[in-house]
Amino acid sequence: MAEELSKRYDASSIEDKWYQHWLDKNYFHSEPNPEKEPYTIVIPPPNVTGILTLGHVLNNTMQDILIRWRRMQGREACWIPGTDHASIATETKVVSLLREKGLTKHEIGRDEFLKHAVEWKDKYGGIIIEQLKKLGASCDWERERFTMDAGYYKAVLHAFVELYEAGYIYRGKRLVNWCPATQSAISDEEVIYQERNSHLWYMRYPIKDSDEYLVVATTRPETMLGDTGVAVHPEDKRYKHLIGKHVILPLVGREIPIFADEYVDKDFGTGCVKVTPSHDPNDWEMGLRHKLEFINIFNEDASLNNHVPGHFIGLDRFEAREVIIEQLQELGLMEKIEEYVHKVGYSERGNVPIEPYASEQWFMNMTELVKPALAAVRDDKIKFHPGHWTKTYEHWMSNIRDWCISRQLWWGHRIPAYTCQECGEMMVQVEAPSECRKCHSEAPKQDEDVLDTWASSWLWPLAVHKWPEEDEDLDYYYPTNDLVTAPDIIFFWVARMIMAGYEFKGDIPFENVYFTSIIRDSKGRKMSKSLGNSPDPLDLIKKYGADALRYGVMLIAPKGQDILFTEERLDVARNFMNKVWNASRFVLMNKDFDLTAEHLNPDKWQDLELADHWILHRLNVTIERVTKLLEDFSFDETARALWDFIWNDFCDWYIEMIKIRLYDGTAAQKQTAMSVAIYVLRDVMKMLHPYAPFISEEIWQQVKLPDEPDLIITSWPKSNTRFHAPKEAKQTDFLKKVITAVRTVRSEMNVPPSHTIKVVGRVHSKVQLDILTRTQATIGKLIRSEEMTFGLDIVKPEFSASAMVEKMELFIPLEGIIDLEKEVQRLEKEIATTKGLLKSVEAKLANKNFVDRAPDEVVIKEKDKLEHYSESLKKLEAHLETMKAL
RNA sequence: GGGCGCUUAGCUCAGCUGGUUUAGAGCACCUGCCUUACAAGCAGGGGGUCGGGGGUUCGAAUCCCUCAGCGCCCA
Repeated sequence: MAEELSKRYDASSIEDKWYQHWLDKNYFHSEPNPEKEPYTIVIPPPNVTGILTLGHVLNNTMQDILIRWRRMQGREACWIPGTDHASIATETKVVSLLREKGLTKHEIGRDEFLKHAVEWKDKYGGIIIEQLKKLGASCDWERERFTMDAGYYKAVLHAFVELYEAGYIYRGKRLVNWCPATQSAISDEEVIYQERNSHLWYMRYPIKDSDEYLVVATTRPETMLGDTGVAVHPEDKRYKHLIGKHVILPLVGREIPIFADEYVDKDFGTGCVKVTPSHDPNDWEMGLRHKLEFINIFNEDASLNNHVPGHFIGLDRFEAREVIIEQLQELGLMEKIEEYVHKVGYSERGNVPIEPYASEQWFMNMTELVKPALAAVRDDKIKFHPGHWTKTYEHWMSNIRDWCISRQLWWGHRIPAYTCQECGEMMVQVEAPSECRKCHSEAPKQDEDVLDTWASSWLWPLAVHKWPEEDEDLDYYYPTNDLVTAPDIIFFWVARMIMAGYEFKGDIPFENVYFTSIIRDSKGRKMSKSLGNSPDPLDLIKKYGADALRYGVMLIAPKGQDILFTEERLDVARNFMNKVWNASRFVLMNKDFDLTAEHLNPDKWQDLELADHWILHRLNVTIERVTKLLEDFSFDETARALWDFIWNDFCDWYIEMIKIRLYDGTAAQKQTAMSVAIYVLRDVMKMLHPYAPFISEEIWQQVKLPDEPDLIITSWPKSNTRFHAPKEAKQTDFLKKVITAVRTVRSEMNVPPSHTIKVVGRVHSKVQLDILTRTQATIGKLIRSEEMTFGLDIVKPEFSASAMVEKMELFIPLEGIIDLEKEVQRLEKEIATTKGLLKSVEAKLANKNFVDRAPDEVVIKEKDKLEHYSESLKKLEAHLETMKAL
């Protein structure tokens, strides 16, 4: 069987096999189990028609790591997957498909449109779910949810009704962020401010009954058609005399008042501000304060409506801008035009500048909802990782404004508000009323709008169960434990889920929130389709394997910082998987017995050697460290800890150190070494499993006992006190230093690898002598020496290179091949280094303040160093003398 | 304008509560090896004084202040 393993690890040959096996065994599925403590994660639901991105890879690998790890720890682990309906994104897509067929949504009507949308969703929906499976995600697929499933839909309406009845949801005419492309209102959070090179136009408004004019500066000349006032600061001496007078609005001829308002910034532009109450949030406020006229000049697509002079009607807002500039110039009313850089709000989805637009919308008053949610994070009931996100959260929550939750779209949860066509009575209720409760006329009409998608996904941790119904699952799994999500949706989603959790269930929705890195390209740019800098994770899986992709992304994801991703950065992960594979292959190739519980019982191990004690000690340390790091959400450090142990400790040292026993040892020696190696390898596979589930399961099957379960449900390893061996660990460190020192000499003296050498060592203590004597065979193998002599009173052989390790002097007789010149140089370099070290220690100890004030142990340490370096220096200088004498 | 974060080897990053030697790892680089697990490998090596300045301290990459640069978020 062992011979069947290939030299190179081929991920593609095993990944699908194991995923299917786990599915067949139903390992991912969870049911409430009072015997076990639940551990729950809800997936941040991706857009139902979306495809997997590297961001999803990052995010979902972390969730899978947590889930697999907790499952192995014996928790009832449940990872609930699903997708959201992405109202505006999906609707935009469907509208453009219809356009290709020459149709508009209004032509075909709401019902027909929804059919198309469902068709689209059915066609592309679920692709991302299949992709997650390729990644190895161990979600409970039986619990998959969609935000427009019947039950979920009802939950959303229920929440709406509850908040309406509590007085938090109201309908009103407000200035909202209007997206002319999708022709819908959007929330403040969906407005993206982008810097733009533009101009500041200085326009002259003639003062009534005067030859004078005043000058207003604006970034949006086209809105002047809706101006109903001009404001100045009340303290501005330049304009005080004009307050109460009127100007004649150019091109329109409207007479509008000049008034004073504190809002005006005296130092901006001319200090005079044109006021367009219907098309600017600040002007809206001023309009209310000063009872100005509100004139809406735009249609819903941001073309000019019939509230403007005839020749402007129908022009697009940007066409109108050009025309107005031109006409003002012709009339001599354009004072000047300055270059100006400012930020323009764009609609996230429509990707056009938003238009502040007065319209009738539904809003949610957040004042009360915020309170418990803010306190929960402040009081650490919910912990953010990394912690600095807490400040961002608090700042936003403390300055929160009412949330515009209605969208002029059809794909989504239709607002459950019904207005009687007869008497105007409005009913807000989950089930459609059959008659007006007041006048009993038939079929009140339902509101046309749907809800913001986030007003459905904020219920996610609750509504994935049967909420608002009493539900066993909800009782068991809620509150959930950890949430892993990208930081850019902290406001959209995380904050609102916390509010919903308290409002509807009176409790936190989760205990921990881990905010991931954002993945960028090597130049630091965000991944985007238009830049083409976003690799397809499925291609990466094909090329590197899912394990390498998972592990690699974890390895390069620094806590709290963005990732600069290039494909080459996955090479190291693939190499690591190959290393794991080959280490396992080595062990399996040398295993010449059928594994039994006996072999894995430390009580039965005979004649453990130093290396065995050392690797078991290191295993202990690694188990504790990895467990601790996972508890801290330190995904990258965990990956590194696994790397260090597997590659450095286990492969580079332990395997090399046991080869002598495997190849030349007695049957008993061989069995001990193999038993320890397999023991360690098994725990390694357990620890590796959350990161690299496929390869670890594959190898586990070769090293598990026949009656043991699959790796995915086996127990997480625990450190074992009987393996605690700091003394042996230290001795092994000494041994490793000796070996490295000799290898360095070999290399620097150009001794060919095939050439065996003699080694003579003048030890510094009997302990050293004992260690070296006991491990002589191992050392010999690792440094290619067949003749070693160690003793307290060794005489340095002539023509030998030398090295020092912990006050021990190593001599390597190289008569005939030694390069005396080179050896002298080597020694001089080492002497220089040692002198440097000595000097800094001497300086410290010469400082009276240091000796007096530093803790005793620190001073003692420095004194030890002093002694150590002086002695080394003396010996090195002696060696140098003998070399020079030759 | 406010907030948050970053600046350590050519590159990407560790270095948590200040005290293991003259700061670590991977990649890249140099030298030598196809040594019966692995050339996606093995052994060895060179390379940074921790963005600038100031301070606290016996002692700072590590704490404080300040300046500069970069990035993100909010207005």
